[in-house]
Amino acid sequence: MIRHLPRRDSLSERIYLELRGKVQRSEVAADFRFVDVDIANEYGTSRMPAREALLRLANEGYLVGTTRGFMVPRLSLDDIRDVFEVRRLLEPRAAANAARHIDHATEQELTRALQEASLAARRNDAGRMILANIAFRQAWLAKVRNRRLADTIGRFVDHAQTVRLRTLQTESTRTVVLNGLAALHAAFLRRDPIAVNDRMVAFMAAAEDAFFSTRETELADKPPSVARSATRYDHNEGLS
Amino acid sequence: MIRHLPRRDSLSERIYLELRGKVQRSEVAADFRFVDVDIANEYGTSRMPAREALLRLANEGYLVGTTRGFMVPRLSLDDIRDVFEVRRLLEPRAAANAARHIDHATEQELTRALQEASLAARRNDAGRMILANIAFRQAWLAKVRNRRLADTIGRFVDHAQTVRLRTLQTESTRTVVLNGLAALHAAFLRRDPIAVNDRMVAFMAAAEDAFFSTRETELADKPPSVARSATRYDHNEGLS
DNA sequence: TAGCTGTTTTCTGTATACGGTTTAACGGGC
DNA sequence: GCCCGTTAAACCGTATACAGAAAACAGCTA
Repeated sequence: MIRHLPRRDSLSERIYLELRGKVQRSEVAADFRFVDVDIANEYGTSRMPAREALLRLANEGYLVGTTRGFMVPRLSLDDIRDVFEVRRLLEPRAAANAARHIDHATEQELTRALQEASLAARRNDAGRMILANIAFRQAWLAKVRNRRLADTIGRFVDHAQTVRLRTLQTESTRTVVLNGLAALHAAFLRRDPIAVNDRMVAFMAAAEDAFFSTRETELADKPPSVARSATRYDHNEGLS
Repeated sequence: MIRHLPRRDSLSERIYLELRGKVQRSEVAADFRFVDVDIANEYGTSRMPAREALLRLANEGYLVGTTRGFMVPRLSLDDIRDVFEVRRLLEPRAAANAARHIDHATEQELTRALQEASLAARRNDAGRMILANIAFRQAWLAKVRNRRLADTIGRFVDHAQTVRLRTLQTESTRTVVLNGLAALHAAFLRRDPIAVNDRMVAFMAAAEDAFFSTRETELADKPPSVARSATRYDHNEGLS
């Protein structure tokens, strides 16, 4: 038996999964500090499993180690741009591949997630929207045969997820996301890789635009902060 | 001060880098088993730093944990296909982005790596070819501003590297790689993102073809092994 | 000789302990 | 009242020890 990771049911594994879930669902305050000894006490173990879990989360980008505990990373706008760039490159193709392998069960999951998102949008419930979003993505990601590709996407999405909680507070963003999910859903049900690919491209572009425009208005409300560096121009510029 | 990983100069970090280098340069036998206590003795530390380094390597895919020590993963053809798929998606764009930021020093590194590759090809020195290959890629990868993108590529390349040692034994493959590097080199020196993008696309396709065709002949020489499953058809098929 | 079974070895996962370093709090001087 | 040096606490990295599981091995049986 070969395993890529520590024993699937070890203590550190359990703690890792638990903590990762919290971070994924944005259930930790931005300034909360994870400290191994505290976590160890909480789970009734020694420091080591907690420490290993934290180290792994930090290694995967879910947390950053400070000299005083581990915290969820505070992503800059450039960081978000970077994450979006990678997602733009990977997700359309991955979704297209998945479109060929959608079975009935996945179909149902996708539909349920879409309905849930619709409900959340109507009720202006950002938290619920995120959960529906996660469920939708996980449904089709599970059907991507290339596990390396799927896992990479999962990680990148998770990293940006933290930020999206804020942006999904905006109604216009929720509408954009909901429309994108609906279009994707239809394409998935038709098992049409090309349509899925194209709609994912459109979805990512729309999500990115929505994010940065809401951020713009957010920043506009505040007193003009220190001039943001304008040295990053790799993105959104194509190859021209 | 924020750090994404354990203290940059900790024992586990040192061991991690050392071992990763060995794996990257294919300096470990395919059946070699890394055992924490042995490594600890070798480096004059206790088990813990060695263990952490191994765990991290396993987490990043450089090693796989077995119930009896850690080993370099034995990649199946499907695994290789998966790696190539992700690389096809990421590397052209990343290289194009890097093309805009090539400075004089990088130019020299690229040139030196290309010359080294050329020399290795003439001398039929596969090991040297790999090293030149690594140097070339690291030179332009360092100029990719999106660190997430660059790191992801680095990891995926490393995973496939193990296998390439074998394929670079073939002269035709060496020629393909050398030609690809030369074309890329020229495009980089011109700072032409579009040309770099296109040549990287071509390079990846050529490398992939060369790999699988040499593997085909390899397999043809052997007695027909157990029928390989033909269920994987996501790749090399585009979206049609 | 092949297969089964009990024992030993090997390796992992976890617990606990210690030392060093950074941070934050506190108190004295300006 | 504010700044700066000192001190105490927090936290990390590492070392050592132990228990349990899996593989290897040897001996036994057929």
